[in-house]
Amino acid sequence: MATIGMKELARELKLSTATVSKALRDSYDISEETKQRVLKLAREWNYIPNAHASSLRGKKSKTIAVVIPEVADSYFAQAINGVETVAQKEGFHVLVYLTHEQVEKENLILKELLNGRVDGILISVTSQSQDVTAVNKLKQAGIPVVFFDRVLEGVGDGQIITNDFEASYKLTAHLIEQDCKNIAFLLFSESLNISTQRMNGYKSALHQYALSLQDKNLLICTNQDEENRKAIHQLLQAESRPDAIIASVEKLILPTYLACAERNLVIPNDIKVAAFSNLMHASILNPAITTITQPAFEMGKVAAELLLKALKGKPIDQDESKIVLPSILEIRTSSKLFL
Amino acid sequence: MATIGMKELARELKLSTATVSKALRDSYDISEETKQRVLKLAREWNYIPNAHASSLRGKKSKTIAVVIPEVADSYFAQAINGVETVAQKEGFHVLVYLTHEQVEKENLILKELLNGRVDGILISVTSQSQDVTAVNKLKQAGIPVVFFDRVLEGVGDGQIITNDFEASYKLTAHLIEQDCKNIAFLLFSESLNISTQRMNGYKSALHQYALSLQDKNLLICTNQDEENRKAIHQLLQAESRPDAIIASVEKLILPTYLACAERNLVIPNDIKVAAFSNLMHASILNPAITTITQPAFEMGKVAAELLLKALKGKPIDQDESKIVLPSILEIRTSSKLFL
DNA sequence: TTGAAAGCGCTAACAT
DNA sequence: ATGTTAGCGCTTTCAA
Repeated sequence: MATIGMKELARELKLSTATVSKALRDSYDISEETKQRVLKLAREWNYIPNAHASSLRGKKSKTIAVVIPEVADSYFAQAINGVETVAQKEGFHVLVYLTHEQVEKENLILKELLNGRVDGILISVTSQSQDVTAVNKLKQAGIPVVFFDRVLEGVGDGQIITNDFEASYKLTAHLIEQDCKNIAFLLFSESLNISTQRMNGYKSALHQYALSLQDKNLLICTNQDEENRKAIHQLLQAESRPDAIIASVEKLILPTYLACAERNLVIPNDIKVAAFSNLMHASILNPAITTITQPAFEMGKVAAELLLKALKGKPIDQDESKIVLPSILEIRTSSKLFL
Repeated sequence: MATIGMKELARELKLSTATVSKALRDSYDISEETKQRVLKLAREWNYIPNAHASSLRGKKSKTIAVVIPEVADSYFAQAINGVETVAQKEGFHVLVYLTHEQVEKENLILKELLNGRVDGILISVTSQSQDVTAVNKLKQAGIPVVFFDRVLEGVGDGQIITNDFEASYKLTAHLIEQDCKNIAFLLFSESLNISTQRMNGYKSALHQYALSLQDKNLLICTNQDEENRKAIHQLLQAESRPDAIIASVEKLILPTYLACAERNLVIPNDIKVAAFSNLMHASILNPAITTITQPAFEMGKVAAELLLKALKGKPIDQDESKIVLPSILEIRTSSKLFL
């Protein structure tokens, strides 16, 4: 089954492939009549240009990569949706790479992407990423990189983030106003930008309300749900157990709720809980959980738009290269004064 | 900034590009010494082969496409994870395309994929898909297609599904045994394979237990959450309102819970609820929801493995081309006799 | 307005 | 064991 190529079209129409090529790309110096003839046959024969040939020739692949830790998280699922929506509209293809939260994998992936497979990259780094050289090499190779949510500072062509510090401050303040005096903060990694921003917002609120920061209330979690549950369980047994928990990542909601249940602590009566999360089912959890919700879809969309703008060679202004979208504090039962 | 290509390596080593190419692919007829020299320099210079050139030349892109309705659903998020894991291990790249539940988009995407951009395709069709011609064209073009979860019958090179009929039967029987006599069934589309399978399991159980099937208890939902909530609300007002609801898709859990709350119906006392869902947070919903859980990650993994096998030219046996993985019925509070 | 020819970077058949 | 050459399918000068 012979695939239809320009050669076949050209032969049938008694034209050269050059003319066919130009006609298809609507070049100025082809007669209207010829254009029509070419277009007609191409449609009839269902001609589809070979992607690799054009990419090789034109040094453009019409493809972008999205590099993320996982998809099994509402945030990234929604963000991909945003990215894909924009990409599809603009005729771009989307390659998805998962780092599974491992820096080494991330580096391998970024290295391979130097080969021209993609025109640009959207990335949300692993919780361990700090090394900036891979991104710089991409820049040198002329491949723009836009960060979203989990960013690396000082590199790349742009970053789309949320007001993590502020949101975290607001959330912490809210809990304090519900009479919490001993708030625990669960985080993923100390090196991750969003983690520290969120932690700083928390610390800042404590300080503002003249509450002391206790080291034991900062719990650094891992990628293992089971371990986390145990660690939280542990945290809840301490003499002066916390009267509130902030989970700075969606992943930590489940172990938190489970640990509370194990300890027979009723949320929010015995302990209040809140989380950074895009969980669609936040309102029907037991109890409905107070969240900081990020505009995930929008972030994906904006990130893709910025990247595509860069790919079109348009200059990225200073004030465009760092876009901060607001998260929303949604207060629900889990942080209410009483059930 | 000149990219390093084989030409550069060859020049430096005073070899031909052919030799370099062979050395890099570890060909038999290159001396060990030369191989080492080439590999060494390639590493030093960070040589990365141009993906499009090899693809064009070799008619192989080392890329597969995953075509799905959405990612914002636990099932697909987990399935992608499975696919990506296998692909990464085998050095394949993964293009993700979202159909947004629109057949036209699906067809456009499949049509474009005829152009050699990918070697093979994994797909879960939209709720409206029935036309089989696009898939057949791909087959003609030598591009294998493997379906997962939402399949089209009679085409493609394989399908990975779950025992939907059986699972649904079991779930319905379970509800009947909890004394439910008036069970509503919410579905997405009547044409979708999984929908009908699940509906048939439900019908079959009713029949088995000598319960009559009532038309008003079959509610066909749309893609609009708001509309669905209203429709369910409506359903719950009927004279003889159902004493149980089966949501045959995860998406319908939220509107169901919300509608019950609006009607002041306590689950499971006033009405029982169960759903097909991979929700990680099923156990902490209010109340914890009884689910049929599909092995989503595994399905993605197996689907990718089957596709890659086909890509390696290995024959797909008859009994391999249709793989049925078992779903799990997880009984939780939402379907308990009493709270 | 159209066509001839070169070449994107790599690979494989066929010399040498 | 290494090199020469042709060509994957398309685009783009440049010439006709």
